[in-house]
Amino acid sequence: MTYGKLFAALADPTRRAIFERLAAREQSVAELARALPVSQPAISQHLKVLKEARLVRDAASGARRIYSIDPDGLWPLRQWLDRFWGDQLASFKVAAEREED
Amino acid sequence: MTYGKLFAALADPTRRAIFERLAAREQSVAELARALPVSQPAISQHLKVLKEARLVRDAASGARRIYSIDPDGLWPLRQWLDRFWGDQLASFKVAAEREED
DNA sequence: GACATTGATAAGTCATTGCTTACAATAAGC
DNA sequence: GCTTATTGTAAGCAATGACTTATCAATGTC
Repeated sequence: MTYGKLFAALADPTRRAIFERLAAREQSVAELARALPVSQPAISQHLKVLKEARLVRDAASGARRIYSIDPDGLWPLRQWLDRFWGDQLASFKVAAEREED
Repeated sequence: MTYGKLFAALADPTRRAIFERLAAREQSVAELARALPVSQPAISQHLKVLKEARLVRDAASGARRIYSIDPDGLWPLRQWLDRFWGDQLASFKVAAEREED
């Protein structure tokens, strides 16, 4: 479920572009909208998805809203990845975490 | 593009379940279909997506088709992840390396 | 050869998604 | 105060996605 939102958030190319821009430096919605070939509402909707996946954060700054990447956002992804990184060693890890879906 | 297929493949919970089962041990389509609460065609369709994302492989074995994890399948995911691991997340890496001493 | 098992594909359905334009609310600058 | 800039949300739409049942080709078994 959490993994689902995480992977789904990163599946969209526009959303990955947003994330990568924010990784370079934090910026406002309008700034992202100017840089990417979609409308401002599309950016807001993408940011909402990224925020629900805990990949980005936002902070008010006057009329603007500054978005930045959540430092801990990629940690679950790395955890998931590490479960399969040890080849055959991953077998028991998989069995151990089969509870959650 | 490639990343899109990769993330999209892992976004679906049924597909992750298939991948995790194959990580534990290779098995046939029918075996997956018996274990998971979806029909056999659904399994085949999911396997097609996973295969196009280079996450699984298949080999003929008589009338059956044995699917297994592609050993290199998760490498692009790790590459993508590592692009953002050195920035704001450097503290984790430092902590992990210090722990290995 | 007859029959069952396996697995891919076709066709259809229903929900979700990514986008648009339109609009409302808030803050800034004159 | 009035206008301009910024942002979120609503509504609508075309495309995609995840499933189903039906079907067919290929293999295994008696």
